[in-house]
Amino acid sequence: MKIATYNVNGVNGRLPVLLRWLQETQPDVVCLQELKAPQENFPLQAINDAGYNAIWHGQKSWNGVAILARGLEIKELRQGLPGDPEDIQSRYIEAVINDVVIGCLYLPNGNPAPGPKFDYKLGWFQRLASHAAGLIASGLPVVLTGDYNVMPTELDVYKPERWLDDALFRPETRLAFKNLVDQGWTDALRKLYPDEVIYTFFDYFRNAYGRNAGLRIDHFLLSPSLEGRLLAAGVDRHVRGWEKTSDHCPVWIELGGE
DNA sequence: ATGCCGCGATACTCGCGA
Repeated sequence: MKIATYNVNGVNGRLPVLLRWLQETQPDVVCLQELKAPQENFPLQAINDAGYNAIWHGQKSWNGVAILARGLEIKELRQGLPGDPEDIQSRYIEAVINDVVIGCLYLPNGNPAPGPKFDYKLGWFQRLASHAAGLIASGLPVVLTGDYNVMPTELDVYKPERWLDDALFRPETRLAFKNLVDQGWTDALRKLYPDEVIYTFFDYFRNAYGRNAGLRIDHFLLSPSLEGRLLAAGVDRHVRGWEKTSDHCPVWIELGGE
């Protein structure tokens, strides 16, 4: 089963790019972030025509997450993380597909830091960790994937010294990610490529893609029962070079049978 | 060192992303 994550940065604005990439790579499951579309403006017909079922949690202007599946039933488990009924931002959606729990997340950016946005990021991280602990305890096979807005280590930043005070790289953020992983999760890309420079995001300006000035912020965390099923993983870097493309690259993993 | 770019909202500019 091939599972991908892709922060599309506007599902309608990027629709031609999304459809081209789906046609080219045909993942079984796709987690999307930053739909930037209200619930009623999700391009379901085009997604269906491309061969995918979908569930999504939209929001006007910002955020928004979706899970797509090709010829597989999607059983939705939840929209939003538990723990804060006041939180109205669409950043989490979860489903069972092929007996695997798929959590699709868009963790808050958190800049400027410090400040209320950074506090929101750390609070959201805490709620994610609480929920993730429950998923681990369930013993089910779980994939937690999406845009974490965290560079876990210096290897994941083209110029770490420039990012020390940034909400994506501050010590508090890296510690929150480490604490989450230490529950027993496996960072899939790092497990297969422990020492390689891997980027999933390139800024639009200063020719970041051309200069390979990237960040690794889109991640796959695998529950213990899935670690042994990880066959392959990668980044579809070339998609970042397309016209009208997102600033993120699609990232994917391949899982074998039980 | 810096949203320099790009998008959406309902604009003629701003908030936001990372």
